[in-house]
Amino acid sequence: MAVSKWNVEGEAMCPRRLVLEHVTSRWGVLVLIELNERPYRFSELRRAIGRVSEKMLTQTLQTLERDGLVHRDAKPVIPPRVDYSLTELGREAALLVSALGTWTEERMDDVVKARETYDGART
Amino acid sequence: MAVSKWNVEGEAMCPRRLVLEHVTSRWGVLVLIELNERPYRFSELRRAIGRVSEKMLTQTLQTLERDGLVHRDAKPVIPPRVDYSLTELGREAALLVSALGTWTEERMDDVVKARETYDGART
DNA sequence: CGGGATCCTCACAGATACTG
DNA sequence: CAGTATCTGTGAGGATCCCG
Repeated sequence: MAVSKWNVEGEAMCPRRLVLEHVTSRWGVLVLIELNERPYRFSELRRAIGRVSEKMLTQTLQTLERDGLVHRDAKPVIPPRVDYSLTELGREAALLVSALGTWTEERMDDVVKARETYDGART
Repeated sequence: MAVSKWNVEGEAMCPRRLVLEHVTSRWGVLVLIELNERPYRFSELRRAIGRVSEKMLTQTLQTLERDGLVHRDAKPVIPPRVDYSLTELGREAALLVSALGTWTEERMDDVVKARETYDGART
């Protein structure tokens, strides 16, 4: 289980940090941002994010489902069809995470400039 | 370089994702939250966060400094004294990240409940 | 005290193959 | 199509030593 990048089944970790880490995990962030737009099917989501292995996407979705942020709707048809969407809790988190994503886009050039200054200052 | 949990010097990565990943990186999140309260000295910050190795804290701070989010003020005294604070850019990011932290605290019990339901549902 | 340089290790994450 | 299972490397991250 656990998609978390660290200390997955961390014992001596306050659970608060754990949730925060699931939400801010590499793929967790991107999944929340995408699902904030609209529901997605598995492969569709995979393509939308890009460069995610099936395994990691599955793990991420399971972790977020377990935390009650993502709703999984598996239809018993052939071929299988599974839709993922956000729960109310997930929408709240997604809003905050998306805000971060937006901020990043807006401030990218400032960051790039800062980097050039920083790198330049050390010959 | 790079504190990021993933793909650190990612080549084929859009820089937008890179910044997002620095900000949402394991220790990056916690550093921003702490520095959002007030400036800290290195060891002080280390204690405030808890369970961070010196190495990781150093790396994280360097990455954030390079991105122009953190200001480093090294006083040339003995023993050395280095103060860290947020830049304007950093404050903006910290606000968003802190919001996530606050949300996590507030919604923790819902998450915990969701987990119990999820785990219970699979015997 | 702040942090650079090394070494080591484990678990994250990818690739592949198989199933319903 | 949507997963699960297994196998493996690679690098994040911790520990330790050292130096200004």
